[in-house]
Amino acid sequence: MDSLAERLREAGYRLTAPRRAVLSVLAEAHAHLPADRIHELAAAHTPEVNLASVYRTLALLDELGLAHEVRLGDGRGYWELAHDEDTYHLHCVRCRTVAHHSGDTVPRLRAHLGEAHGFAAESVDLVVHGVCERCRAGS
Amino acid sequence: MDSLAERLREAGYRLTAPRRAVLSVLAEAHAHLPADRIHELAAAHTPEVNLASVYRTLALLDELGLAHEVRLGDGRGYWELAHDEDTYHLHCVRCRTVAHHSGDTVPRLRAHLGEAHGFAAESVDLVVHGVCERCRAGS
DNA sequence: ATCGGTGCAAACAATTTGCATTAGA
DNA sequence: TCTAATGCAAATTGTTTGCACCGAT
Repeated sequence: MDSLAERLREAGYRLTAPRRAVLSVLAEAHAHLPADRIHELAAAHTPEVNLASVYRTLALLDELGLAHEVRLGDGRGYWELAHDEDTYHLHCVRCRTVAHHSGDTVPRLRAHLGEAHGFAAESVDLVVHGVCERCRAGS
Repeated sequence: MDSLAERLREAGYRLTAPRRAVLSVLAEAHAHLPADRIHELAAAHTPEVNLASVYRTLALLDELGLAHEVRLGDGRGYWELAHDEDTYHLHCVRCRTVAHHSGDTVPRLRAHLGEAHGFAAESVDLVVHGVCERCRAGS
């Protein structure tokens, strides 16, 4: 979280209140957050943060590879701090949580596409929608 | 394409001009099409088709499992006639084409998530962004 | 003859942008 | 100080909806 602020500075960007607020919200988040929710939470830390600034900050973080957006199928984007490229998402349609998962699926896929089909994979968007273990047990 | 029209009838829906037009466009499409493009093409067949009807028809086809939407990362949805559940998409960021692909990746993933993590996968959204073979050769 | 489906235009939701002002370096 | 970044409000984009009329069954 603080190192991320550092990264912004190093990249030549100013460390402003809205940017600190957004970083802080993302760092503390235990979930994937849509922009308006980030805005709400950031406003607690730092009043007067504007939603437009939240969007601008998120776009910047994305560009720097510090955060990224996940699409779950409803219209909006959900944000989180960046993590390993080969991590994918398990979206429980029951409790609406999103879990991370990594395994050999994505690396294998990359390798296969490259070797067998000449397709150079740059990024892989993988979201599995289903019902998580807890929800299956609970009903 | 004609069998699809039949499916609509069987499901109790009326076979109207806009619906025929949309089905026809999707059936002839050699690419994934956004709603506004479908609208343009449909208007060639059948003038006066309204964009709203295109959306309504697409929603209906989706509900019946006859067509579905792919998200490529820009804001909009791209539509195609339905195909095998385990087929995924290769999106070339250079020439912007979308190719289909199926292999054991998705079935394996489903199986693994179920067995090892108790996660019951319902649908898998997998889009690989990268550069296709032709584009790699051509530059 | 019905009532499901359409066209049209207005409503929407998420995100983006123009511009005068503010504040980080 | 000087220019990047902000707040605000208006604009855009993709999609949805209310309603009076129309046409497939």
